[in-house]
Amino acid sequence: MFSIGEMSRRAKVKIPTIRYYEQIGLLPEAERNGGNQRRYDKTGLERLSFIRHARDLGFSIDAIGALIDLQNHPDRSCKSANDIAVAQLAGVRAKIKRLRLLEKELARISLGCDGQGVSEECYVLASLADHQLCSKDH
Amino acid sequence: MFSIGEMSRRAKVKIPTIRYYEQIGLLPEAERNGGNQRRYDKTGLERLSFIRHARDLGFSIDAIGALIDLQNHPDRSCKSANDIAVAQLAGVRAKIKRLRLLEKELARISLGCDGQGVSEECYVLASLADHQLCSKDH
DNA sequence: TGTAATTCCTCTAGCTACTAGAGGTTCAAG
DNA sequence: CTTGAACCTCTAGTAGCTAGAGGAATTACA
Repeated sequence: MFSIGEMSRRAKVKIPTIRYYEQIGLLPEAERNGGNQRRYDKTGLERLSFIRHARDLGFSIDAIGALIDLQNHPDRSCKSANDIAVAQLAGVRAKIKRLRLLEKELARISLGCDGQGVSEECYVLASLADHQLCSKDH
Repeated sequence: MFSIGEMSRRAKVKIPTIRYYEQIGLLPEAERNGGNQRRYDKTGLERLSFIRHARDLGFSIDAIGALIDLQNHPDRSCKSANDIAVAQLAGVRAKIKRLRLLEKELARISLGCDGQGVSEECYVLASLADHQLCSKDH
């Protein structure tokens, strides 16, 4: 049996976060010892690691909840698990696309200013003030 | 003079957001008409558009506050404006890098599952449960 | 000029996913 | 038996808004 501190070290999830996951129902309520402290078994650790890994991949708490639900029903079709992963992938791709546009625009803006002048003539400030100065939509 | 609704339409910023910006001091307190409603002039609109544009480019409220501060002191060096833009660019590039890794991993994971099986053997769920199955760190 | 629709006001609470701290209890080592 | 680390609950704070209640002002139209 692991204490919450053990769990934290092993799964690399902070203690308050573990309690938070329990509070919102992402983790089941932990068993307690005589002194009201949480004790976990291997299953609990695996579940926490699953959550951690999915969070690292950017899945939302809701999505992770749905995935855990599927895990608990091994006989169900895994279509929705795949759907969730595909949606996540699409979201990531959309973010990348948008960030690429921002990157371009920011690079252009900061290149236009050498940091030597005064702010009145600063190209950074001018660009932010006037969207027309942007090369593309973003 | 514009009402808050005019401002909202022109700068494409929602009305509660405008009030929020005023509340946190990003916008100065607006003048009021006889009936206590906010009235803005061209300067106010320009400032709001500046904020909107900077937010679109992902700048934090704090960074925008610093930029506005510079705008209000036209004689100051614009080095810090450029610093802020460069930091923003670096942040965007870091995010892109990380998202690219996630994209790879998610693509691999979702390709491993055709959505036809049952969740017990689902590659999506297995991958999330076991970090070892990942091709790289992320 | 009356009235009805629209816009505006303030205030409070909610969202995501945690994180930090206060004040107090339990555990483990020596 | 004592001491220090680890644990407990509870509240509040983070960013950047967004939504809704309940009421006042403005505007359009007859």
